[in-house]
Amino acid sequence: MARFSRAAGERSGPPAVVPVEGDMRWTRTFIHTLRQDPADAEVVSHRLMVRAGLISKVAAGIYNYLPLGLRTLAKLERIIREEMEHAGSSELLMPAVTPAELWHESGRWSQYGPELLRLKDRHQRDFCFGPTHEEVVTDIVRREVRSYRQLPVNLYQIQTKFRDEVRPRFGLMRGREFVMKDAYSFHADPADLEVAYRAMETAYCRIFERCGLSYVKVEADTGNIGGSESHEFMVLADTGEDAILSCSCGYGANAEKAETGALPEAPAWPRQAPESPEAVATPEQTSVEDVAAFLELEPAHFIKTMIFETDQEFVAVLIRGDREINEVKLKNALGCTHLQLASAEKIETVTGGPQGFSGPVGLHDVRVVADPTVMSLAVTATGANAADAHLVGVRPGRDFDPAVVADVNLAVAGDPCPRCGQPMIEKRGIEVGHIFKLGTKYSEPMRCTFLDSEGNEQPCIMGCYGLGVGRTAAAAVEQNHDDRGIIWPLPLAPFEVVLVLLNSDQDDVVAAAEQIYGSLRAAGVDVLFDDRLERPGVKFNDLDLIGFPVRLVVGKKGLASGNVELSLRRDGERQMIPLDGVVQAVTGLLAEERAKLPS
RNA sequence: CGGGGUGUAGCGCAGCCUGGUAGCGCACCUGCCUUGGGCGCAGGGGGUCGGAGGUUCAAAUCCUCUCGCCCCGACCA
Repeated sequence: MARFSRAAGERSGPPAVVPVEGDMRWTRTFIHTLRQDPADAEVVSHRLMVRAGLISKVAAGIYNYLPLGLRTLAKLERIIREEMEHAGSSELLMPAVTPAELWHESGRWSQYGPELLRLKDRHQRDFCFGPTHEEVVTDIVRREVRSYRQLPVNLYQIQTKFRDEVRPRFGLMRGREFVMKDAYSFHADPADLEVAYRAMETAYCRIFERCGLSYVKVEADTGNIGGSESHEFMVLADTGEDAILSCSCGYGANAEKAETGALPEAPAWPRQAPESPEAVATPEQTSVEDVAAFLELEPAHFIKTMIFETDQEFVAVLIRGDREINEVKLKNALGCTHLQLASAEKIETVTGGPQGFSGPVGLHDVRVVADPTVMSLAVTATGANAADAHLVGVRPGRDFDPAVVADVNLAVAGDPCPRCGQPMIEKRGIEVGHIFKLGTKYSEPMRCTFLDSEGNEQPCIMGCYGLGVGRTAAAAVEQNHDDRGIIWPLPLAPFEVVLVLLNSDQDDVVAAAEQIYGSLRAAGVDVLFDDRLERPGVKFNDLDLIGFPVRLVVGKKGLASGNVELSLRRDGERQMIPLDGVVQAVTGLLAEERAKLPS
């Protein structure tokens, strides 16, 4: 059965080439496992995917998808395509190499840093290898759409992207070249975008559920776009690069974005605080903890003052002494694209005092940003902008007046949930999907407009929806493995069933295995026939490493009593099946396993 | 971008400090043997030691440059 062959008319481009069912025996395909761990693999998924012969490295962050690995990708892509089509998106394929002009139009040619791989053609014209395709898709739509009657438009592609990451690592989890599903929608009004956004949200949930992955959907940072809504889909794994804060009430957010409920107030001052700011000597006490201990106060009594440098200015950022600053929130509050801590020299220039003794009182020529936790302090202590001195008795609002009051507080595990106030917990996750309400960020500068029912020209309101294909496969491994190897969830396994021939020198055993292989294929079972002339130990170890969900062993011992052995990779429990019941047992087991997941 | 490390057979590594004709394990080839968890024995093939330059009678080894790869840091006043 042509489970993987493409339906007539179904379009797709590389790397979506779907393997066509041929003779699926090990010796006729290309499967090569490694006995030893690759030297450069740090994380489980990278190590196992290389060892199992799913991928191999070509250059830093650039991989071959070998036949087994490609089968997994193809299965995942098939699920993605089904759900995207179901959600009303149409597949197309845009070029990987795109002209600089489009990127100039959106302004991203200059905004994007070295992550954008730039190329020149023989005429010295600028191009780049697309890291994402907002510009290109907006160009497509603006050429055709004139009227609100032509909206909405919803397009997706599955394509190879390139981002020249500073530090590619973790195999497919953070490669430079990677396969991604990206979708874009265009709408006449926000309500219509909302409909598409929710449809995508549902589609993503279904995709990860159908893959058998344990994931969470969390609120995410919207970056410099502002105001819009954004959600990330995280596959839960201890090795995940992102921290997620979540609450039993259902609230969940990327730590970059997470808010908190009301934080516990700072303890009362242990003694009478001075009426007006009073300088006290704090020789060589630079950290809040040290100064607090030195002055016999709590860190929460302090204002921590950090000097940042943005692409346009210096800012002094105030946070309560027991808290940390969330730089992503700060970036959003400032509306800047670059942000970094100022150097010690620059701090001196800006505040007049050395690093470690900064405070908001008497600062001029810099904007002061204060977190609400600072403004709610009645009386505080902070740096005096002079060496070895702090001020006590500082009253926010009286002794200094911040230009901006904004939430720049970094939420941590144990903080109260913004919705219900219960303490939040922290988990780690791998970001596998990210959906966005873009608004008019691209449609406006690129003049992707339509005429509304009153004849007014308006920019399209856009959404974009990304899903890392390779990363999802890696996340599946990260989440499903043991010390022997991968334990593929059934929907993503390169083959659902592996049929193992032992004693390949004995004609009757070979004949029995061949006969079973034939009837399994006739029954449409997704089976690989391990017909190698290897010792059993070698075979079993390879199969455990690759992680085929269902294993069927044909050997002379079982055959002597007319049986073959059936087991699941997950638990390894073996059951003997009479020869004439093999197909039924396998198809029954597969049906049982499939029933556990949505389809 | 900074700091560190590394590059020797397909893979994993030793040799380098103290220059003197390149080694181990796995894999591979041949034969015998063996076949339900990475067998055994015997024989064999395979490397311009990342590249360029230099020092030297002699360089994998010392020096300089270069390229690739890996790790750490992007750290809180």
